[in-house]
Amino acid sequence: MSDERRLTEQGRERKQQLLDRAAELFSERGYAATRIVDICEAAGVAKGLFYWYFENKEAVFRELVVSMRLRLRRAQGEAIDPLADPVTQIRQGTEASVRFMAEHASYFALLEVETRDRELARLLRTGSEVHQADTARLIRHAMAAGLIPCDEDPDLLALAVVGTVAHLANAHRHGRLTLPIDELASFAGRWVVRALAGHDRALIGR
Amino acid sequence: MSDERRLTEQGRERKQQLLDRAAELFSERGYAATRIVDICEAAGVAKGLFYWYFENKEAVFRELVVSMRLRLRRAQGEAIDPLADPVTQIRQGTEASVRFMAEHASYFALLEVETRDRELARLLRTGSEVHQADTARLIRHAMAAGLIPCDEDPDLLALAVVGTVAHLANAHRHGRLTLPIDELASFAGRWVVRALAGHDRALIGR
Amino acid sequence: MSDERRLTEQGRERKQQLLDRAAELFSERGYAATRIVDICEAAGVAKGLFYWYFENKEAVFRELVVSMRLRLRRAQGEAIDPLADPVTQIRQGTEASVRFMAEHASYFALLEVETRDRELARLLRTGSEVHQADTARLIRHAMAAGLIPCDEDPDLLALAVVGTVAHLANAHRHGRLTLPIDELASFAGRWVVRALAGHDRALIGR
Amino acid sequence: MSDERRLTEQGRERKQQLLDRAAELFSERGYAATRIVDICEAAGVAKGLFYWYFENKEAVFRELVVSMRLRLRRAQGEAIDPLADPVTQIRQGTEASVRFMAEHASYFALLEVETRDRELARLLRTGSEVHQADTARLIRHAMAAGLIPCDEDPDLLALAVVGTVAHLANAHRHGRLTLPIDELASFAGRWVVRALAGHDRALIGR
DNA sequence: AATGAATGAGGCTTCATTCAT
DNA sequence: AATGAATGAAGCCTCATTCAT
Repeated sequence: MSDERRLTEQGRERKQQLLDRAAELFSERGYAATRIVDICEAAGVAKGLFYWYFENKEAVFRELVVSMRLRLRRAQGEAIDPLADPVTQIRQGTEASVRFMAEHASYFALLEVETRDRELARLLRTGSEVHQADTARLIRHAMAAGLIPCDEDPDLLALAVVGTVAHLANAHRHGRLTLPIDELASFAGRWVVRALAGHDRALIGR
Repeated sequence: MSDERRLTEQGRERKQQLLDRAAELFSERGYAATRIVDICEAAGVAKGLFYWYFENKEAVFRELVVSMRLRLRRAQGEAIDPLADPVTQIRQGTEASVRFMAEHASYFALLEVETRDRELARLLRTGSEVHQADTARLIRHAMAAGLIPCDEDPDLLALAVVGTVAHLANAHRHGRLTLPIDELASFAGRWVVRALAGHDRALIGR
Repeated sequence: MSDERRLTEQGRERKQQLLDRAAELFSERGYAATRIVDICEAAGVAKGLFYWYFENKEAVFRELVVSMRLRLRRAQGEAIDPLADPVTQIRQGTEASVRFMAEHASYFALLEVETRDRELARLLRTGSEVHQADTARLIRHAMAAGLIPCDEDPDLLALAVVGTVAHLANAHRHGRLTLPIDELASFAGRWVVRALAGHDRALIGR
Repeated sequence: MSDERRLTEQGRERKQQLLDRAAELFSERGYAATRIVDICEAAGVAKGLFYWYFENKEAVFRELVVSMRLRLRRAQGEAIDPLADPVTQIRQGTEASVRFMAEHASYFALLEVETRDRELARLLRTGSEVHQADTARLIRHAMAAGLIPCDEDPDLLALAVVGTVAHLANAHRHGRLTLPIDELASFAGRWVVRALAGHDRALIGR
């Protein structure tokens, strides 16, 4: 299909259906093990229709990755209180990330997908890089404000933060954790802040 | 091929070549996107030979997973000083893990690979569960010894530890990090201990 | 669509647009390699509209072949002076054919198109057979009038005439020739007349 | 398949079988209407084997075109007496071409095949250009030797020669001609020589 | 008349696996 | 041990055609 295909209201809905089903199936079975027919059957349409909305299998994937990236960032932005101190903001961002990623597990599972395609790989990486850069910025603020020690590299710290978040959400998705999502999010926040600040009780909140 | 196949010296070498190439390719492209031909071409042998050494595609994968698991555990064991306190042991185990995983990156990437096969998935999960259980045990010792606060769930803490390790090693593998491996390992140790103990400087001496 | 469809003025124009685009595309890429969408896109209409004007893909093709045949014959008829001698008439017909075929190149390329359909193949053949029969008749007249030697089969001669014409026009269409069309037509006339009228034995050595 | 696949004796035979069947089917039904399965079934092998020997459908076609071009040129070369005068050589070349093209009709039908691919189109054109250039050279010799008049463009004459040959062979292939092949070839020789050597003005009408 | 949506048969191609030598 | 050849199931994608609006 051409990029500029004009879609009617119905068309947009149908496309979204396909995207949703694809996200689910990709995350359940993996990219390679999900067939176009599976997606179409799940959406209740004929095989050929897929190609009315997407150029090919990889294109759906690409579209999912992009939209997911945007939504995560928005969720983080909404969770962060602009008036709070940077450490609190990090905690809020961390909690929001864990919550969002666990809730939209089917989307985020896609990130782990394998790919031979360089372009796609780049796209995937970009996502976490943005996340990491956002975090690094907050960490620098916190250092400048004297809230956390300055003896570690902010980028390295940010990498560890992002890593923890991703891993916890992932474990939750795979059912390795029975914990309610809110408790997991709050645990992640505490963990990250402790690791950043050196000692939570003394420095942060009560 | 039968499991009992007695291999000559040359045979064992050839098999190892195939295993090594398979590990590289699987981790670069993923399981599904790696073809038997790719592995054989990389090893410089004809496609038919693959089945002289392995029963099928999945068998190589299984063999890789198992051997990798063993080696990681051995590396951790060797790094841990049996006479040290539990927190120090966690730090040592963490450092060893990061170092080992980064060094054998192509092997460990396999853990992230998707699979539809339940049996295979179980195998993969078992690996990190063992790692996590080892860590949780140490954490419980540390709590019992009063070295770290008892107000978090040891299993949850262990999960976070494992997650950080995996993510950092992974980032190193993808070249997102220019840090020397030793510094990365040592950073991981500090991060984990701070997060566990609340404040590294105060509690855990040097 | 029904054959009886009464078209408005605009309707006839739209249909002609589709026919023209189809002719161009068929001749450029061949029948099989031309998709309905291509034709519609070239005409700037939606795919569905095609079937308002034509029963199916083959129907356009048929319509093109038939109309082209008629027009060629008319062009030849108009170019031939009914009072001239047969050889001159052949020359005139040849010139007119080359000119017409080169000018309507996109139509005539269709004749070379492959097809599996027997009915369609028959239609295509009929066209050149009529052309050939017309020529053969003139050749017989010329023989009867003693203008050209009688030692060759008139049908075979006609076949060669038609072949030359088609090939030259074709070469012109493919841009293999920079010659102005009028010069090409006149060359074709001379060539054909020489070949028909010449005495090979007399002229060329042994 | 890679270009450098090393084939055993058996392999080369099998490949030739596939090429032969492909040539037959392409010429009978056209390129587009011939399926890979058809070729394989005709050769009595499984569908997948096709791709052991050829990269894809178009690759067979390409290989056929190239081999056919070589063989035609060789046939012409063998038919031409190097000691004869140029006009006789042209006649010999013409006869050989008609005979060869009619005999290997299934190969030459491929030349008329449609294609969307520019590279392929170029390949096809090159074939007739070589043929035409060979002929043009002989014509120039004949002019230099005073055997044929110099008042026409040698390239244009060569084009007409090639066109006649192709058209006659083609008509024979399509069964529009019942003439024995030898008579057809000899007719083509006479026709061409007459057209080249004749003086139209002198012989016909005004 | 015109459009965008939908269908589904069918072709091309891939690739794990097996076979013969 | 090792190779090239062979198989066939299965997936991706195309496209003529039809439908609903």
